[in-house]
Amino acid sequence: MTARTTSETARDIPEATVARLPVYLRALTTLVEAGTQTCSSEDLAAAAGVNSAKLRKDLSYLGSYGTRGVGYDVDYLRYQIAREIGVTQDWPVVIVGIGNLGHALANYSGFRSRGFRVVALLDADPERHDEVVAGVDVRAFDDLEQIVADQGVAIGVIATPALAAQAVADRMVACGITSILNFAPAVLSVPDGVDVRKVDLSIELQILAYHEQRKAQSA
Amino acid sequence: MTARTTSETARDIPEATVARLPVYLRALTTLVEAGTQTCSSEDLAAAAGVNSAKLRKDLSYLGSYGTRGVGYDVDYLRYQIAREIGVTQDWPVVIVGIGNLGHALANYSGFRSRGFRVVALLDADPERHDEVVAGVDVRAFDDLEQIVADQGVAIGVIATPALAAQAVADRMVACGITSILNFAPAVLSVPDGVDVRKVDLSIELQILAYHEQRKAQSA
DNA sequence: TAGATTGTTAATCGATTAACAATC
DNA sequence: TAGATTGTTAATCGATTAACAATC
Repeated sequence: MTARTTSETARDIPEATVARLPVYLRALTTLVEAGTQTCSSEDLAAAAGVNSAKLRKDLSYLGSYGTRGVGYDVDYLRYQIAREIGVTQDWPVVIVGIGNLGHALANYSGFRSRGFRVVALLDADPERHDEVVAGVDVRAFDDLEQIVADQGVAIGVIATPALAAQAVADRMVACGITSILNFAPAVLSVPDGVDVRKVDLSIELQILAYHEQRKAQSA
Repeated sequence: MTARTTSETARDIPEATVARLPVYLRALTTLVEAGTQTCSSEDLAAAAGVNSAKLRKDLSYLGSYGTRGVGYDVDYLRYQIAREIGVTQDWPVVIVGIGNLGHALANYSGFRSRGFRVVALLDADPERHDEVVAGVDVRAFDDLEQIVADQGVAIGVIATPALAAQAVADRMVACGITSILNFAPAVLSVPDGVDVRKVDLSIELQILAYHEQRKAQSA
């Protein structure tokens, strides 16, 4: 890590706040689309599904973008949050593993509309190559290094079976990818400096089952 | 909520711990499949990607299932965790919205193998009815009430576009579903007593983008 | 000025971690 | 008994919340 002077130092935003910024961004986008120009912290909090104290505390880490007695300019606040998250620029992304989930991800319009561009779909199975999914050619996994270098890819998505996931992650890291979104049900080990986030469909269901079971017990 | 005597009171397990139990369960299943019979908290923590202090603290909320000086019986601990989560029984689940993501979810083998059974796929589009996905007929959304009543469904999955999600949730709640897993990029409002969990693919990517942007700045 | 609403403070709550006594 | 490892304690850290002074 390089030392920075105070003025350069990005404010340290708590992880819990970072995780909610995209939620606020989406709520603001909805408000913009509805033609709303100004909103209070109460309004925005309701739209985002949090309480207003938490919202104001979260926004306070970014700066002071509201007007006391008035509220927030929806469009301005939306831009500030987008800039803070980093989605005013476009992030090229590769998806590895084009099974059912990979297909769904490739077709997911929410990526493109939120600052992400799927530049390549890779699969180990030669049968899949030259298939076209969501307007993008499926290519050989071995093309990874070339694509990452050419397109400056920093973010990779793993949608392979669990057994392949670690090997894919290793290759990604080796060629310079430093952020991985992992849909495979496997724990990945990566060096320091590489971020991994995990989405596990069945884990979410299990958490619901736990609470459901308790409801049944107390009924 | 009904009052309960002390002996009936289920131990109150912190949410953060509940969210990790499925991770431990998966790690234990992997160990069982590898033929491992005993493991230390250090071993299991490594397999689950947490530190061993956290693991032991988490397990302590469930009871005392290890042996000092020895470790944990893998199979026994796995059963205890599965029982605590509630996945020793089978949970019937309905999925509403059979687009790309709904397809992927319907085909996801991780549901069935972890205590969930997809009993129905519903879609508002009549063109999709009588399609068969993952061996299950796609049926009309209007069949929801019937299916929930017949099969005793408590958990619903929403994979519709954002605009339809709240209406689907309302119908689910009205016919007795008390746990909802929401993949639609929308904030749902539901009455007390109904649990909603949200999986948002683009939010995870945005969190990665935030950190990626900061890495680039400090480089 | 009066009313409204932000941004901040301080108290509270919950989660994490390291250390170690208990005990196999 | 000696070595290993759990289960628990207590300290620390981070997140949430309510209240309100600042200010439009």
